[in-house]
Amino acid sequence: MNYAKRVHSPYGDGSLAGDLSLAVVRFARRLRGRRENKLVSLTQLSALSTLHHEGPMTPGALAAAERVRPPSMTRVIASLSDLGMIKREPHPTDGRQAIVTLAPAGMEVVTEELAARKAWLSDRLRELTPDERDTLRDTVLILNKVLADTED
Amino acid sequence: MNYAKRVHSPYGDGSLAGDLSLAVVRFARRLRGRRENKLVSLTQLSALSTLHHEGPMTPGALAAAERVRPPSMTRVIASLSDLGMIKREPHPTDGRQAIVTLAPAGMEVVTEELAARKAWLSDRLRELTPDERDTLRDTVLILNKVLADTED
DNA sequence: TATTGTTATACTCTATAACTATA
DNA sequence: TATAGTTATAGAGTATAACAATA
Repeated sequence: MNYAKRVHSPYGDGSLAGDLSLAVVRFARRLRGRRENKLVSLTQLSALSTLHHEGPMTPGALAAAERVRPPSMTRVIASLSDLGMIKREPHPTDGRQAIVTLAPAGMEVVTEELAARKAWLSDRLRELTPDERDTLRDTVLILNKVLADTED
Repeated sequence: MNYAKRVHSPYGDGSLAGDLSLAVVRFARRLRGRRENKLVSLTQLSALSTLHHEGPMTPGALAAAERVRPPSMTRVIASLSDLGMIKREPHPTDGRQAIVTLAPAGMEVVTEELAARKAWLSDRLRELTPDERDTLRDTVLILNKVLADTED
Protein backbone atom coordinates (compact mmCIF):
# COMPACT_ATOMS: atom_id res chain seq x y z
CA MET A 1 0.00 0.00 0.00
CA ASN A 2 1.42 3.33 -0.94
CA TYR A 3 -0.67 5.94 0.76
CA ALA A 4 1.27 9.03 -0.23
CA LYS A 5 0.94 8.57 -3.95
CA ARG A 6 -2.65 7.47 -4.22
CA VAL A 7 -4.95 9.83 -6.04
CA HIS A 8 -7.84 11.18 -4.02
CA SER A 9 -11.05 9.25 -4.50
CA PRO A 10 -13.90 11.29 -5.91
CA TYR A 11 -15.82 13.42 -3.46
CA GLY A 12 -18.97 11.34 -3.20
CA ASP A 13 -17.88 7.79 -3.92
CA GLY A 14 -20.00 6.74 -0.98
CA SER A 15 -18.43 3.44 -0.07
CA LEU A 16 -16.24 5.03 2.60
CA ALA A 17 -19.13 5.61 4.99
CA GLY A 18 -20.27 2.00 4.73
CA ASP A 19 -16.84 0.44 4.86
CA LEU A 20 -15.73 2.64 7.72
CA SER A 21 -18.75 1.95 9.90
CA LEU A 22 -18.51 -1.81 9.44
CA ALA A 23 -14.78 -1.84 10.15
CA VAL A 24 -15.17 0.35 13.23
CA VAL A 25 -17.99 -1.73 14.66
CA ARG A 26 -16.15 -5.01 14.15
CA PHE A 27 -12.99 -3.58 15.62
CA ALA A 28 -14.86 -2.23 18.64
CA ARG A 29 -16.48 -5.64 19.13
CA ARG A 30 -13.04 -7.13 19.15
CA LEU A 31 -11.67 -4.63 21.62
CA ARG A 32 -14.52 -5.27 24.05
CA GLY A 33 -14.11 -9.02 23.71
CA ARG A 34 -10.48 -8.72 24.70
CA ARG A 35 -11.33 -7.60 28.19
CA GLU A 36 -12.18 -10.78 30.07
CA ASN A 37 -10.63 -11.02 33.52
CA LYS A 38 -10.03 -7.31 33.62
CA LEU A 39 -10.89 -5.14 36.58
CA VAL A 40 -13.07 -2.76 34.60
CA SER A 41 -14.95 -2.87 31.33
CA LEU A 42 -14.07 -0.74 28.35
CA THR A 43 -17.01 1.54 29.09
CA GLN A 44 -15.82 2.00 32.65
CA LEU A 45 -12.25 2.51 31.53
CA SER A 46 -13.35 5.11 29.03
CA ALA A 47 -15.07 7.09 31.76
CA LEU A 48 -12.09 6.79 34.09
CA SER A 49 -9.84 7.88 31.28
CA THR A 50 -11.92 10.98 30.65
CA LEU A 51 -11.77 11.89 34.33
CA HIS A 52 -8.05 11.33 34.24
CA HIS A 53 -7.52 13.55 31.24
CA GLU A 54 -10.03 16.27 31.99
CA GLY A 55 -10.30 16.27 35.75
CA PRO A 56 -13.33 16.21 38.06
CA MET A 57 -16.68 17.00 36.49
CA THR A 58 -20.42 16.55 36.97
CA PRO A 59 -22.25 13.40 35.87
CA GLY A 60 -23.92 15.37 33.11
CA ALA A 61 -20.62 16.62 31.77
CA LEU A 62 -19.19 13.13 31.89
CA ALA A 63 -22.20 11.78 30.00
CA ALA A 64 -21.72 14.46 27.36
CA ALA A 65 -17.99 13.76 27.10
CA GLU A 66 -18.65 10.05 26.68
CA ARG A 67 -21.58 10.73 24.36
CA VAL A 68 -24.05 8.64 26.30
CA ARG A 69 -27.35 9.62 27.91
CA PRO A 70 -27.40 10.67 31.56
CA PRO A 71 -29.10 7.48 32.83
CA SER A 72 -26.42 5.39 31.18
CA MET A 73 -23.73 7.42 32.88
CA THR A 74 -25.54 7.13 36.19
CA ARG A 75 -25.04 3.38 35.99
CA VAL A 76 -21.41 3.63 35.00
CA ILE A 77 -20.76 6.03 37.86
CA ALA A 78 -22.57 3.78 40.33
CA SER A 79 -20.54 0.75 39.28
CA LEU A 80 -17.26 2.65 39.49
CA SER A 81 -18.23 4.07 42.85
CA ASP A 82 -18.98 0.56 44.13
CA LEU A 83 -15.50 -0.43 43.02
CA GLY A 84 -14.01 2.51 44.91
CA MET A 85 -12.51 3.98 41.79
CA ILE A 86 -14.30 7.30 41.86
CA LYS A 87 -15.76 9.56 44.54
CA ARG A 88 -18.86 11.71 44.47
CA GLU A 89 -18.61 15.11 46.13
CA PRO A 90 -21.26 17.79 46.53
CA HIS A 91 -21.27 20.66 44.09
CA PRO A 92 -20.14 23.85 45.85
CA THR A 93 -22.98 26.05 44.62
CA ASP A 94 -25.66 23.87 43.00
CA GLY A 95 -27.35 21.28 45.17
CA ARG A 96 -28.68 19.38 42.18
CA GLN A 97 -25.28 18.57 40.80
CA ALA A 98 -22.37 16.52 42.02
CA ILE A 99 -18.68 16.41 41.26
CA VAL A 100 -17.19 13.10 40.26
CA THR A 101 -13.50 12.69 40.97
CA LEU A 102 -11.00 9.94 40.31
CA ALA A 103 -10.09 8.07 43.50
CA PRO A 104 -6.54 6.74 44.00
CA ALA A 105 -7.71 3.23 43.09
CA GLY A 106 -9.19 4.59 39.90
CA MET A 107 -6.02 6.41 39.02
CA GLU A 108 -4.07 3.21 39.52
CA VAL A 109 -6.46 1.24 37.36
CA VAL A 110 -6.33 3.75 34.55
CA THR A 111 -2.58 3.46 34.45
CA GLU A 112 -2.50 -0.32 34.71
CA GLU A 113 -5.35 -0.99 32.32
CA LEU A 114 -4.01 1.32 29.70
CA ALA A 115 -0.76 -0.62 29.87
CA ALA A 116 -2.52 -3.99 29.81
CA ARG A 117 -4.75 -3.06 26.91
CA LYS A 118 -1.76 -1.98 24.93
CA ALA A 119 -0.29 -5.44 25.37
CA TRP A 120 -2.33 -7.06 22.65
CA LEU A 121 -3.17 -4.07 20.50
CA SER A 122 0.43 -2.90 20.51
CA ASP A 123 1.47 -6.35 19.37
CA ARG A 124 -0.82 -5.90 16.38
CA LEU A 125 0.30 -2.34 15.74
CA ARG A 126 3.92 -3.34 15.92
CA GLU A 127 3.41 -5.52 12.88
CA LEU A 128 2.29 -2.54 10.84
CA THR A 129 4.53 -0.20 8.90
CA PRO A 130 5.37 3.26 10.26
CA ASP A 131 3.14 4.73 7.56
CA GLU A 132 0.24 2.58 8.67
CA ARG A 133 0.70 3.63 12.26
CA ASP A 134 0.77 7.26 11.22
CA THR A 135 -2.47 6.68 9.36
CA LEU A 136 -4.07 5.35 12.52
CA ARG A 137 -2.77 8.30 14.54
CA ASP A 138 -4.35 10.66 12.04
CA THR A 139 -7.54 8.64 12.25
CA VAL A 140 -7.76 9.18 15.98
CA LEU A 141 -7.68 12.91 15.36
CA ILE A 142 -10.24 12.70 12.57
CA LEU A 143 -12.68 10.51 14.49
CA ASN A 144 -12.49 12.79 17.50
CA LYS A 145 -13.07 15.77 15.25
CA VAL A 146 -16.11 14.12 13.69
CA LEU A 147 -17.46 13.26 17.15
CA ALA A 148 -16.86 16.79 18.36
CA ASP A 149 -18.70 18.23 15.38
CA THR A 150 -21.74 16.07 16.02
CA GLU A 151 -23.29 17.95 18.88
CA ASP A 152 -26.90 16.81 18.76
CA MET B 1 -3.10 19.12 9.97
CA ASN B 2 -0.51 18.18 7.42
CA TYR B 3 -0.29 14.43 7.37
CA ALA B 4 2.17 13.99 4.55
CA LYS B 5 5.00 15.91 6.11
CA ARG B 6 4.77 14.67 9.64
CA VAL B 7 7.74 12.74 10.92
CA HIS B 8 7.00 9.21 12.06
CA SER B 9 6.43 8.88 15.75
CA PRO B 10 8.87 6.64 17.54
CA TYR B 11 8.22 2.92 17.32
CA GLY B 12 6.96 2.32 20.83
CA ASP B 13 5.41 5.60 21.91
CA GLY B 14 2.54 3.54 23.25
CA SER B 15 -0.21 6.12 23.30
CA LEU B 16 -1.53 5.04 19.91
CA ALA B 17 -3.04 1.82 21.24
CA GLY B 18 -4.86 3.63 24.01
CA ASP B 19 -6.01 6.55 21.93
CA LEU B 20 -7.11 4.34 19.07
CA SER B 21 -9.16 1.99 21.19
CA LEU B 22 -10.97 4.81 22.99
CA ALA B 23 -11.71 6.62 19.73
CA VAL B 24 -12.93 3.47 18.04
CA VAL B 25 -15.20 2.49 20.91
CA ARG B 26 -16.74 5.95 21.15
CA PHE B 27 -17.23 6.12 17.43
CA ALA B 28 -18.85 2.68 17.37
CA ARG B 29 -21.16 3.74 20.19
CA ARG B 30 -22.17 6.69 18.12
CA LEU B 31 -22.78 4.62 15.02
CA ARG B 32 -25.03 2.21 16.91
CA GLY B 33 -26.96 5.02 18.54
CA ARG B 34 -27.71 6.47 15.12
CA ARG B 35 -29.87 3.53 14.17
CA GLU B 36 -33.21 4.23 15.85
CA ASN B 37 -36.22 3.59 13.64
CA LYS B 38 -34.18 1.50 11.30
CA LEU B 39 -35.33 -1.88 10.00
CA VAL B 40 -32.28 -3.73 11.23
CA SER B 41 -29.59 -3.17 13.83
CA LEU B 42 -25.96 -2.61 13.00
CA THR B 43 -25.15 -6.16 14.04
CA GLN B 44 -27.84 -7.52 11.74
CA LEU B 45 -26.75 -5.24 8.93
CA SER B 46 -23.18 -6.36 9.33
CA ALA B 47 -24.21 -10.00 8.92
CA LEU B 48 -26.39 -9.20 5.90
CA SER B 49 -23.53 -7.25 4.42
CA THR B 50 -21.16 -10.18 4.79
CA LEU B 51 -23.65 -12.49 3.09
CA HIS B 52 -24.03 -9.92 0.35
CA HIS B 53 -20.30 -9.62 -0.23
CA GLU B 54 -19.26 -13.22 0.26
CA GLY B 55 -22.34 -15.20 -0.70
CA PRO B 56 -24.17 -18.03 1.09
CA MET B 57 -22.34 -19.72 3.94
CA THR B 58 -22.88 -21.82 7.04
CA PRO B 59 -23.75 -20.27 10.42
CA GLY B 60 -20.31 -21.21 11.67
CA ALA B 61 -18.59 -19.49 8.80
CA LEU B 62 -20.73 -16.42 9.29
CA ALA B 63 -19.87 -16.35 13.00
CA ALA B 64 -16.19 -16.57 12.13
CA ALA B 65 -16.48 -13.83 9.52
CA GLU B 66 -18.24 -11.56 11.99
CA ARG B 67 -15.88 -12.57 14.77
CA VAL B 68 -18.59 -13.55 17.21
CA ARG B 69 -19.25 -16.88 18.92
CA PRO B 70 -21.65 -19.37 17.31
CA PRO B 71 -24.46 -18.85 19.85
CA SER B 72 -24.38 -15.13 19.17
CA MET B 73 -24.69 -15.75 15.46
CA THR B 74 -27.53 -18.20 16.06
CA ARG B 75 -29.54 -15.35 17.51
CA VAL B 76 -28.68 -12.93 14.74
CA ILE B 77 -29.65 -15.52 12.15
CA ALA B 78 -32.92 -16.29 13.95
CA SER B 79 -33.88 -12.63 14.09
CA LEU B 80 -33.04 -12.06 10.43
CA SER B 81 -34.95 -15.20 9.48
CA ASP B 82 -37.99 -13.94 11.41
CA LEU B 83 -37.75 -10.74 9.39
CA GLY B 84 -37.66 -12.74 6.16
CA MET B 85 -34.28 -11.32 5.21
CA ILE B 86 -32.38 -14.59 5.02
CA LYS B 87 -33.24 -18.19 4.29
CA ARG B 88 -31.84 -21.37 5.79
CA GLU B 89 -31.26 -24.27 3.43
CA PRO B 90 -29.99 -27.77 4.18
CA HIS B 91 -26.35 -28.48 3.55
CA PRO B 92 -25.99 -30.80 0.54
CA THR B 93 -23.67 -33.29 2.17
CA ASP B 94 -23.52 -32.62 5.92
CA GLY B 95 -26.75 -32.92 7.87
CA ARG B 96 -25.36 -30.96 10.82
CA GLN B 97 -24.73 -27.84 8.85
CA ALA B 98 -26.99 -25.39 7.09
CA ILE B 99 -26.53 -22.82 4.36
CA VAL B 100 -27.65 -19.29 5.06
CA THR B 101 -28.59 -17.22 2.03
CA LEU B 102 -29.69 -13.66 1.53
CA ALA B 103 -33.40 -13.46 0.68
CA PRO B 104 -34.69 -10.77 -1.72
CA ALA B 105 -35.94 -8.70 1.23
CA GLY B 106 -32.50 -8.90 2.78
CA MET B 107 -30.82 -7.83 -0.39
CA GLU B 108 -33.13 -4.85 -0.60
CA VAL B 109 -32.45 -3.90 3.00
CA VAL B 110 -28.69 -4.09 2.56
CA THR B 111 -28.91 -1.67 -0.30
CA GLU B 112 -31.32 0.70 1.40
CA GLU B 113 -29.67 0.64 4.80
CA LEU B 114 -26.24 1.21 3.42
CA ALA B 115 -27.62 4.28 1.71
CA ALA B 116 -29.50 5.46 4.79
CA ARG B 117 -26.53 4.99 7.05
CA LYS B 118 -24.40 7.02 4.75
CA ALA B 119 -26.80 9.90 5.14
CA TRP B 120 -25.40 11.12 8.39
CA LEU B 121 -21.88 9.74 8.25
CA SER B 122 -21.39 11.04 4.73
CA ASP B 123 -22.49 14.46 5.92
CA ARG B 124 -19.70 14.34 8.46
CA LEU B 125 -17.17 12.96 6.00
CA ARG B 126 -18.06 15.59 3.47
CA GLU B 127 -16.81 18.23 5.88
CA LEU B 128 -13.37 16.62 5.97
CA THR B 129 -10.54 17.35 3.59
CA PRO B 130 -9.70 14.90 0.79
CA ASP B 131 -6.55 13.98 2.70
CA GLU B 132 -8.57 13.18 5.78
CA ARG B 133 -10.93 10.98 3.82
CA ASP B 134 -7.99 9.16 2.28
CA THR B 135 -6.65 8.57 5.76
CA LEU B 136 -9.94 6.96 6.76
CA ARG B 137 -9.95 4.79 3.63
CA ASP B 138 -6.49 3.56 4.53
CA THR B 139 -7.67 2.95 8.06
CA VAL B 140 -10.41 0.62 6.85
CA LEU B 141 -7.75 -1.47 5.14
CA ILE B 142 -5.50 -1.42 8.19
CA LEU B 143 -8.23 -2.35 10.67
CA ASN B 144 -9.38 -5.21 8.48
CA LYS B 145 -5.80 -6.38 8.17
CA VAL B 146 -5.36 -6.29 11.94
CA LEU B 147 -8.61 -8.21 12.41
CA ALA B 148 -7.60 -10.78 9.81
CA ASP B 149 -4.25 -11.31 11.50
CA THR B 150 -5.88 -11.96 14.86
CA GLU B 151 -7.07 -15.50 14.34
CA ASP B 152 -7.50 -16.74 17.88
C1' DT C 1 -40.84 26.38 35.08
C1' DA C 2 -36.39 24.61 33.78
C1' DT C 3 -32.48 21.84 34.88
C1' DT C 4 -29.87 17.95 36.96
C1' DG C 5 -29.77 13.62 38.13
C1' DT C 6 -31.84 9.05 39.46
C1' DT C 7 -35.06 5.14 39.22
C1' DA C 8 -37.77 1.88 36.68
C1' DT C 9 -37.92 -0.73 32.81
C1' DA C 10 -36.76 -2.89 28.51
C1' DC C 11 -34.08 -4.10 24.55
C1' DT C 12 -29.73 -5.38 22.01
C1' DC C 13 -25.48 -7.70 21.92
C1' DT C 14 -22.46 -10.97 23.44
C1' DA C 15 -20.68 -14.73 26.13
C1' DT C 16 -20.16 -19.54 28.54
C1' DA C 17 -22.10 -24.01 29.58
C1' DA C 18 -24.84 -27.72 28.46
C1' DC C 19 -27.35 -30.20 25.10
C1' DT C 20 -28.78 -32.45 20.41
C1' DA C 21 -27.85 -34.28 16.11
C1' DT C 22 -24.79 -35.81 12.76
C1' DA C 23 -20.19 -37.37 11.10
C1' DT D 1 -15.25 -39.22 19.78
C1' DA D 2 -15.42 -34.91 17.32
C1' DT D 3 -17.93 -31.27 15.07
C1' DA D 4 -21.93 -27.97 13.97
C1' DG D 5 -25.38 -25.79 15.78
C1' DT D 6 -29.00 -24.60 19.28
C1' DT D 7 -30.93 -23.70 23.85
C1' DA D 8 -30.59 -21.86 28.41
C1' DT D 9 -28.91 -18.41 31.03
C1' DA D 10 -26.41 -14.34 32.44
C1' DG D 11 -24.26 -9.91 32.23
C1' DA D 12 -22.88 -5.48 30.04
C1' DG D 13 -24.36 -1.48 27.74
C1' DT D 14 -27.60 1.62 26.30
C1' DA D 15 -32.04 3.91 25.81
C1' DT D 16 -36.74 6.23 26.94
C1' DA D 17 -40.12 7.59 30.33
C1' DA D 18 -41.28 9.02 34.73
C1' DC D 19 -39.85 10.96 39.00
C1' DA D 20 -37.42 13.89 42.73
C1' DA D 21 -34.80 17.66 44.10
C1' DT D 22 -33.03 22.07 43.35
C1' DA D 23 -32.54 26.49 40.78
